[in-house]
Amino acid sequence: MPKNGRLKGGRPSRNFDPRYARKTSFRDRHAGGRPIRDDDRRTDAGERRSASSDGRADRRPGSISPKHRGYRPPDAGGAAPKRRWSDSERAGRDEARAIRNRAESGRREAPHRRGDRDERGHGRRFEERPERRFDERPRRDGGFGRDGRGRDDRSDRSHRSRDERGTRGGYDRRDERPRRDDRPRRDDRPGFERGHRSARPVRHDRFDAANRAESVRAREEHVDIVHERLEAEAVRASDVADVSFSDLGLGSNIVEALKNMGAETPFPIQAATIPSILQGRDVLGRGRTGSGKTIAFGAPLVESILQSQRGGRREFGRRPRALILAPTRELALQIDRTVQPIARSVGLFTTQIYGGVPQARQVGALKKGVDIVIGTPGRIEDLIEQRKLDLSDVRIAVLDEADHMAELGFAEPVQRILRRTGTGLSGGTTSQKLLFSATLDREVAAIVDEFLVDPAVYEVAGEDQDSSSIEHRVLVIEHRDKAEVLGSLVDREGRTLVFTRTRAYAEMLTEQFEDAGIPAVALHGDLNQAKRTRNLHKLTSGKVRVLVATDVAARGIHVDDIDLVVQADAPDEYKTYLHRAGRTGRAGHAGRVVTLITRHRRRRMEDLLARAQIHAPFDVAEPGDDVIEEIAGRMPTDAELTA
DNA sequence: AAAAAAT
Repeated sequence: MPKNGRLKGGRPSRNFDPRYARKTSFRDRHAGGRPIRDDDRRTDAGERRSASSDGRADRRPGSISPKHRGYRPPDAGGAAPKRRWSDSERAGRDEARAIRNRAESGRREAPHRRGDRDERGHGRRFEERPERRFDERPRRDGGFGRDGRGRDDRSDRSHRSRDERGTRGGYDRRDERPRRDDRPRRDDRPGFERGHRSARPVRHDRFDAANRAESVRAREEHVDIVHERLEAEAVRASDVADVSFSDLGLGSNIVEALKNMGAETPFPIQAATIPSILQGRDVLGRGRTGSGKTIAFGAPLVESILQSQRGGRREFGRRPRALILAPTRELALQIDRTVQPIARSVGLFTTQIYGGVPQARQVGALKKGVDIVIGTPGRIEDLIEQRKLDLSDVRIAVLDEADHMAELGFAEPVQRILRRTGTGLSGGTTSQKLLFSATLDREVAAIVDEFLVDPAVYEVAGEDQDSSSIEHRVLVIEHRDKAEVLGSLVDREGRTLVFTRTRAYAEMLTEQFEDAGIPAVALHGDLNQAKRTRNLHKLTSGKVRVLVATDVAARGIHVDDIDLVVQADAPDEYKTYLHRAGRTGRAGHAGRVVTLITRHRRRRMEDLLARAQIHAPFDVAEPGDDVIEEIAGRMPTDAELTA
């Protein structure tokens, strides 16, 4: 049954393939797979329980859905439904918080009760993840690598389970690995692996087939993969030292607009991509975080759209001719802030199309006619479906953070959207595609193979991590010290961005900091869009100096002068590390990244850093240690003293 | 686990 009545009764929808209905259902996305319950609605609607507590953190494991063991109906025990907190409850809350914080962070890391596992004697640790099976992966030979290497690219140095690493000593090159097919399959392997699996939440037997397949894939998403590198033409900064934006082919209005934005001369990635984009080529661009990628595609996109309409009039209700897709609403907004002034300088209009806000304004803008649409996939598909957005005239489509947009869950909507672009262009041509990311690699292969024609691939020479202005540190702490260490890390003058793995923990840490007298705000997908915007603005405007965010803020978001990034939870993927770290050290400023881990995660962290090609000292620390003072900037580091 | 559309 379609989740959306509109689909059932309404117009035909090629856009919504029923096979994906489950994955894209409202329920799955907004209630973690559970049916909506009364208390969900309350927290969604209200946010009334104080700014810092909007209730999501109170969910307990076990109350997943009626199908699951341990499910507690909302009115279990005849208790009255949740209501507003009384004063006495609120008073008790503060006291309870400290305790709960600690307990909760303990639960988080071992949500399935480590004791269970130990009793079974499997000795498997929760840090180990099942690995991808070869035969489950799409095989993609050939592709677009210039050297024509057609090997299976997706497993290069993938994170492997401990038993294998133990025997081989660290990850190694793909070439040294035995063929996967020669080894026993996961299900046939002895107890180790199976023990691990059975120690996972007990629900397997109750899942229907679709759910099970999805959970397998979801776990595989946790595997950190180094994809094969894209062969790219490297541009040297020295090669483009005295090239100007007009030399690259941009018109004077646009050059002027760029100048007003502070972009006097092109950065290397811009010098590389702009001419090719103006030539109409498909382009892949890789440039370090903060290296000016938005202008690298935004400026030539505007120029190109302008040229394509030369002589023509801008009619009312014209269809958009360019589309820029981003993975988060904040990023879409930010791209618009860069592209809009460029577009306006030549009389073109942009509009943002993203979810979480009323459609009316967006639809109104589309009706009047816009030239460039900037947005996120969900709402764009929604409006296409409603016939309020027509992409058939789009002649340039951009994927920002393209590797992320090519990940599971994003790729399908993105592909459906791209298929809608440029279908109305004359001469049988299709839309030009531009893919950009700081970590662009062959993860985008599926998109490239379907949509790009002989793409030009660019990167900037010498952009390794050693040349970066970011200092990386790892603190090895005891789990019980985590809250305290975090508290003292963020109690500082500069702007600090704290990353957590989950929304609930982001919310909890925000509360913890607030309770400790450190003004802090949260940014994550459980907040409504107004609040997300407001909280981010509180950081950019300087109202607060601490932002606690999930990976919604990991990519693309630019905030000036974040000088410390704290990873309260270590990332699972090296790319995530790079993007999170890239929120600091922007435009050559100094920045510092500190990652908190516990002892047993040390090895895994070393592996991840190696994949990211980052060197970082590990320090064992406990509350009060000088190293924490140094990282927070309250005390000079050795390096700073000798400098 | 997070993100991305609203019923």
